[in-house]
Amino acid sequence: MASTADRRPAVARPGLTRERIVEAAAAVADREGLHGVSMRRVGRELGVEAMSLYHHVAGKDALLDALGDWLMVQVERPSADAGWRVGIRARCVSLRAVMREHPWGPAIVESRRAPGMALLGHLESVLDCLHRGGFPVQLAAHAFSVLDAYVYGFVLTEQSLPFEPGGDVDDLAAEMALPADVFPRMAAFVEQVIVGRSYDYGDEFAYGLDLVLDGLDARLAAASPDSR
Amino acid sequence: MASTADRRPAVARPGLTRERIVEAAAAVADREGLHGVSMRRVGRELGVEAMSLYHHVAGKDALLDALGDWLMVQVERPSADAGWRVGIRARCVSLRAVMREHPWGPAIVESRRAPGMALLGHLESVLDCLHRGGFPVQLAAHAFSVLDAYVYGFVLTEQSLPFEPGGDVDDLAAEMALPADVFPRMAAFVEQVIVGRSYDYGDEFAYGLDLVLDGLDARLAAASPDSR
DNA sequence: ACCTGAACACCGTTCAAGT
DNA sequence: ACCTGAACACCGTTCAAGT
Repeated sequence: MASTADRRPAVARPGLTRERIVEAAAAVADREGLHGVSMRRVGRELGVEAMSLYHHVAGKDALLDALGDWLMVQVERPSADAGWRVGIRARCVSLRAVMREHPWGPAIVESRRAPGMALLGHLESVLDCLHRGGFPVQLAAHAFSVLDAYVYGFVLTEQSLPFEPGGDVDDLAAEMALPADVFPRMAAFVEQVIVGRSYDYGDEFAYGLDLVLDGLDARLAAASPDSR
Repeated sequence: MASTADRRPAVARPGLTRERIVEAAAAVADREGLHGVSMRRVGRELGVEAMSLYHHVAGKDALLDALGDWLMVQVERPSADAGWRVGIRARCVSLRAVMREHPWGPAIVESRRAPGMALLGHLESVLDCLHRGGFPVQLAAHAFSVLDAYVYGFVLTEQSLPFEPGGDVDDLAAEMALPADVFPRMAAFVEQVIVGRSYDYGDEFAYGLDLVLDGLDARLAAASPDSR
């Protein structure tokens, strides 16, 4: 059918680049988990030997660093022309959305130590938004800490839930069959907020985020009593 | 010196048990990171071949599950005779302390899906504390979600910080040398809250925790307007 | 019952060799 | 300059064999 030497995909290989390698790694991670991202596996994804990757990427660690950056560029930055609360809220929602789409996100954030350029740029835009909103530097530091802890932590707990986002929660509740005499409060919880209520844990995200934003609002007002 | 066949540690090996295996795994994780926990490595830690472990533990996954449980039993449960806020605050502080002592904690929480008995028991005690404090079930669910997200997230971000808890932050600030024209807000941040101020990121934990607790307090008061 | 050695199919990385 | 094959020191896990 094709010419004789044509054992690779018909599309002419555009040549290996760092970018293509990172994208292939992300694809593998999406499909098989971070666990599945190996130099050999990523190489195979690109129709290339693992060793070829080393010409564009220093090693596996550098590849994972790049993967973290690849993730952060996708997070929406707070727009310059909205109030701090709207801007920050949108970026938190976006951060969570990106992490939800790529469940290996939190793990990679945790394992990386050196912040890449994408992450630094992102931090800058968040700090800038808070600054424009009237946050003194000290309070901005507090705000940044609580907000990021909350968002990352939510994604983390969300992922370690024993049920799938869209899955049938009732089944699980029956399956776990918590003995009501040993775990009375958990049994009550399952019965009253889960079974038959089409409980979506994802809804908790907005509740907690608004709670944190309310708290920051109050601290901001206390810090600058003159503003209206 | 010793008898001829004595090539193992002089202390009579107490025989392999599941408990000893888990403890050895924790020791390896503390010393070399979760990355270093391999069946072979844990076996060596115990002076035993890796394959022997399989007689007490189903496989590496089961070992990691057990490691997660081993962690959770160390977390202080809210005492029955204090107010919800005191009890919950203490358990959050304890949870963070445990995770700080074992930096592989969050990673293991994230990677495990099935909650072990220790985790279930812990959850029960937290829900019970909230219940005694007058939280309606729905609000308790919210509270649980925000609190755990915050604590885990804080530990996570704390660990991915580019500086060590006790390390000299000033050095890092100089080393990163953020160009003030590209990252003006971050430069201001470094200058005003870090350099020469012996900044300890760990202090942010209490600030955010109290902010969240304040928020829950307000929600609780709104939900039950009759109580004092 | 508990432990082991050899084996299998994987890893990341180096290095000399090809084009 | 870019890609490769063989090699090295590792993985988790199976299985037949030892005691």
